[in-house]
Amino acid sequence: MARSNDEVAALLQEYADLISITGGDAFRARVYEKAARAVGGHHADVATLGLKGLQEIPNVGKSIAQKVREYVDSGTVSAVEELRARIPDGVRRLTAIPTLGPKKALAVYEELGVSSVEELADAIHQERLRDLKGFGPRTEENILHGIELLRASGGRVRIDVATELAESIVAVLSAVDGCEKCAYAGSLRRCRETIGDIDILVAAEESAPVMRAFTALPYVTEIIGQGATKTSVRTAKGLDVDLRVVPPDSWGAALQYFTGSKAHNIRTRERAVHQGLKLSEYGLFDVETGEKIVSETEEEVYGRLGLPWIPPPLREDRGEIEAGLRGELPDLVTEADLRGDLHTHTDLTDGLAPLEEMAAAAARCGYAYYAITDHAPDLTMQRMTDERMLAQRERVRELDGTFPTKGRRGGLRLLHGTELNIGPEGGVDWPEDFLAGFDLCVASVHSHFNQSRDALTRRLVRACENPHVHIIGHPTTRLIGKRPGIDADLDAVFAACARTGTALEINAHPHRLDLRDEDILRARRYGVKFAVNSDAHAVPQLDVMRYGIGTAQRGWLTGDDVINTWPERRLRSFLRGRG
DNA sequence: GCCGTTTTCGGCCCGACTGTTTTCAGTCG
Repeated sequence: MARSNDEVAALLQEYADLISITGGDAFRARVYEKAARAVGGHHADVATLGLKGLQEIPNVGKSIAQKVREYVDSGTVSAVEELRARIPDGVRRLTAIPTLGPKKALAVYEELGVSSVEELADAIHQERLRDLKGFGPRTEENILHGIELLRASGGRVRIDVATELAESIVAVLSAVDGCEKCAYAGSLRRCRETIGDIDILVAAEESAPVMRAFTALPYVTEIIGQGATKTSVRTAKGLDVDLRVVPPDSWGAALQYFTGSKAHNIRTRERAVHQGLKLSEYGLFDVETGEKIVSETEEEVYGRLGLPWIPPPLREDRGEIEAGLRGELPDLVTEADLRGDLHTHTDLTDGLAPLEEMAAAAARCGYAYYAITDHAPDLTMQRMTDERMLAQRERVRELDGTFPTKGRRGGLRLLHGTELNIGPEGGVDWPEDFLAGFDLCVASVHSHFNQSRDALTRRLVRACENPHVHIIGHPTTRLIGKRPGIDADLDAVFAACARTGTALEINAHPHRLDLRDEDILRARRYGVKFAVNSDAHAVPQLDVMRYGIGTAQRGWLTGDDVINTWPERRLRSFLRGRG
């Protein structure tokens, strides 16, 4: 079962879609969209809130609060049911097809009775769309193409795939004559866990040379659209890339605009309007005189709106505007703050590299300390034994302090740890006396994902209560795009972590990014500490930390919240406090 | 339907591009 907030958010979003499709008031639809987002991101469970509490959620007024109560009490909302009766769900799903929005979806349904993606493809092949007003041959082509894309990809790719592509494009375009600045913006700059398309921004007096270099990139398979300031292409990686070229003196406003999010931009533009200003990608203008006020840097744009510069990972309209106005934006944790990695493997279990190579690579990262946490015996395929673990410990002690590192004068400090397996009942691999010998224990769920919500919750809470467990590894065990997170009551787990002083991992591997940003935001309210870890099984995987840090930033975390930014003395004291 | 430094009504972000259109609606971000 999902959180009630997620269910209600989905319902409100569906209602907004249905309003749009039925030609209802667009502003009304927008309010439901905004309310859906606000409910989804709200820290308290809406099922426990009364009308008054619900109305404290932004963009939730009396009417929406009543609908939420109606849903919580009865499981349905009559207003939503009425629209559902008029518009089959398949029609709503048509709007997931790129280039096909609510208006066209309604047209094909009303005129042709089309109510699914399959029927729409058939109708096009039977040339039944030809007679519809506003539908021409190009429209048919675009819809068919959109259906293919929808079927092929589901839309989004992992952040590491997008980052690699974006960085290579930025490198090429930066070298073009006349390109003064080039950067990626969009959800990638905001460090979202998956990326729908890449936005590249260039500052140049003349756009043509940059556009030519862009469309000539070897992995461009198709040009979707091309204009003077904007070109969109499809790439061999299944990812669309938009390039926007703006005059150099518009750089700041353009970067702000193309970084988004859409919700954040709406808020900043509203602020501009209230001050008699107009904000667009070309700058911040005085409405009366049309005079441009600022646009060269993001700092100027935010500053003129009465705001401090807001770090991109915060730009989701999750309270960053209000916090900025109060001067209370968090001093976000950065990759440079990291002093160590607390969850890594070697070839003693399922890693690829020996201890010596992993530690040497960690020293090159400039870390002050580094924990080796190979799997424990309950993951039987890893063939761990007490003897092998103790032999590894001996070697770790020998190597301790022998790798020179920027992060510490005396050389890299090695911690000997393990990644325990949290069993179906919440127990772990070894008894207390053996666990006491480790410097650090991460405990993670690796199996029995489909237990009941109660059982999964008890299991994680019991792991937190084990005095030798310091960190819960990849707490939901989700794999992005492959496996949903386990259905535990995370709020109960967060409370247990706060109570027992157990840290939650932010697993930085781009397949996992677990905890995810929204869970971090909730956990943070309980006063929980976090560890951003690579879970590296090979040397190159030590570099995934950037994605974990991006996720931590999206969760508004500071260095103080993240135990592996702490000096070694403070970290060891935290670890001992548990033992 | 929500909201308020324009405060209980009248607004609600802004612009680019496409395709089907002879001046604009739809979609997207």
